[in-house]
Amino acid sequence: MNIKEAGKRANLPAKTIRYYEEVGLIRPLRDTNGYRAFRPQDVHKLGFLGRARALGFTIEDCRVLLSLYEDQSRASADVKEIAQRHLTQIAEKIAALKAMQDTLSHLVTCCHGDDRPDCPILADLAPPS
Amino acid sequence: MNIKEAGKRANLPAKTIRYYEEVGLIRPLRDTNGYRAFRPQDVHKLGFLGRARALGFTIEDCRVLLSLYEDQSRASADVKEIAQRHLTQIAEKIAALKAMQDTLSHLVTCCHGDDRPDCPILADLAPPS
DNA sequence: CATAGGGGTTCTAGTCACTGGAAGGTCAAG
DNA sequence: CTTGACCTTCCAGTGACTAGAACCCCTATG
Repeated sequence: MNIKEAGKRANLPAKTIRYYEEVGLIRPLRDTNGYRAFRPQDVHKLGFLGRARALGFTIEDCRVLLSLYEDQSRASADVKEIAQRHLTQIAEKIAALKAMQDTLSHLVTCCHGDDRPDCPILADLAPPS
Repeated sequence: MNIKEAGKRANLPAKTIRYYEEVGLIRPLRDTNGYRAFRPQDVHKLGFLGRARALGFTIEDCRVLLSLYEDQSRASADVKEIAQRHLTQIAEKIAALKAMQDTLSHLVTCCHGDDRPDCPILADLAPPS
């Protein structure tokens, strides 16, 4: 199976798949013409990677998760720990974004938004001189 | 005033200030020895930029916001529109992160996290084959 | 006067996970 | 035989810094 077909099945762009190979996440075989030859298990891995990336795991997390996935003697605790660390980071990002959102949405409701220059948004951005 | 002192007052690292000059957000004068010479209004601008960046505005947004800030004949509507667009993007990011959070936190609570291989997290990552 | 330290300068390269584009090889259909 | 859709590699760009190297400047002290 060529790269485009593999991408279609795993729902990933060909460019992304080439990148995943470059960073060593997958190792598809090669046809005699140099084309990548994807086996079903390669496509399966790609699907795994796509899902893990969609959940926000980094490439390095994906590398570890994939190796755990393929390790029949893994401990689920190892997987859980990675997921929990990731959850912590997600929570931090959400908190930071919410803080921005709170501040900004307040300022936006305060701003007339007309053709006059007075603007509480700019007033808030200005440092206390 | 040298760069470090300016950074202290605006609460920004010197490296960041040099970067802001490189992309044209500020234009400090130069001493005869080549050192950047920051005037109070430069520090004021840096404070503005620091605050705007802390609210998540992009550098390009900052550029426009700064020019509006310095334009006494601005229309507050222009400022408000930028802020509202940014708010929309923040909301999208929060929604995406929350979706990840929901999925992952559910999976994490389902995972025993012991030394056995069974793991609902990995099971969820695996594509339906 | 030499030197030590704490400033400053520029430049390059690295971060993260792709993404776009150029230049060129391969293959199946008409 | 040509067209067009594939495929390949390699290089550059994204955003907003950040680390580090190599070098210059200034002041204070022994």
